[in-house]
Amino acid sequence: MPESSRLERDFFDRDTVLVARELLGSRLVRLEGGLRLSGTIVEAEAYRGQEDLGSHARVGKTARTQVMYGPPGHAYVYFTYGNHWMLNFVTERDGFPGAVLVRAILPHEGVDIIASRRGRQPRERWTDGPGKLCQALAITGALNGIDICSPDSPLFVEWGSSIPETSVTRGPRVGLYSVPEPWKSIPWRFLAVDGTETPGKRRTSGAK
DNA sequence: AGCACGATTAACT
DNA sequence: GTTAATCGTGCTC
Repeated sequence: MPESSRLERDFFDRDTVLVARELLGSRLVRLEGGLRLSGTIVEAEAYRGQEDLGSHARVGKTARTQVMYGPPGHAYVYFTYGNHWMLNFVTERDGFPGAVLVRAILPHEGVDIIASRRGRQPRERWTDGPGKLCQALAITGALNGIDICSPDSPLFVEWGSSIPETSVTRGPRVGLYSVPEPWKSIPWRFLAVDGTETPGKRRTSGAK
């Protein structure tokens, strides 16, 4: 067994919704200039199959979506709204388009560097959104398609504490305004609620 | 070539 | 709660 408990390809080579749920509590690690930046994943969403009209894969295999169709355990990083990078992990067998969007982490290692990039905001808002965490960890399109199960990957996931069902909230995915049902409301968003916080934090469209 | 829109964020009323 | 910013992608002409 390796010293660190990195998630292997088998972890990602499963049903996308299950992977999204089980990623909660694991640790996202970004190696940057020999430094470790990391945080615990506390929010994730599943995008599964071409029939999922909320997924980029609804348009089929294109230059943009081809990574989703590739083998599991790779990073799918895309640019949106003219400003923001989004980090996903590719899931399921080669040829089937699946990915989990990492929506929020709790900062753990490299807090000073994260602060230098996000410090204009209060700490609790450093990495509580998919674009924010990419800015904090310097995740850009340069990492699109990389194999996060490769030993020399600058981005990977380590196993963390498992989150009990009683601490997990499920709900509709965020930001799918003009997506038809049932995809708009299907509960493929998973959120780990911190027991020290009051459950029920809200966002525009979700059950946060 | 042009258009509408987006798996968002930060700032503002 | 509302809205501007900002540009890649996919689609239509």
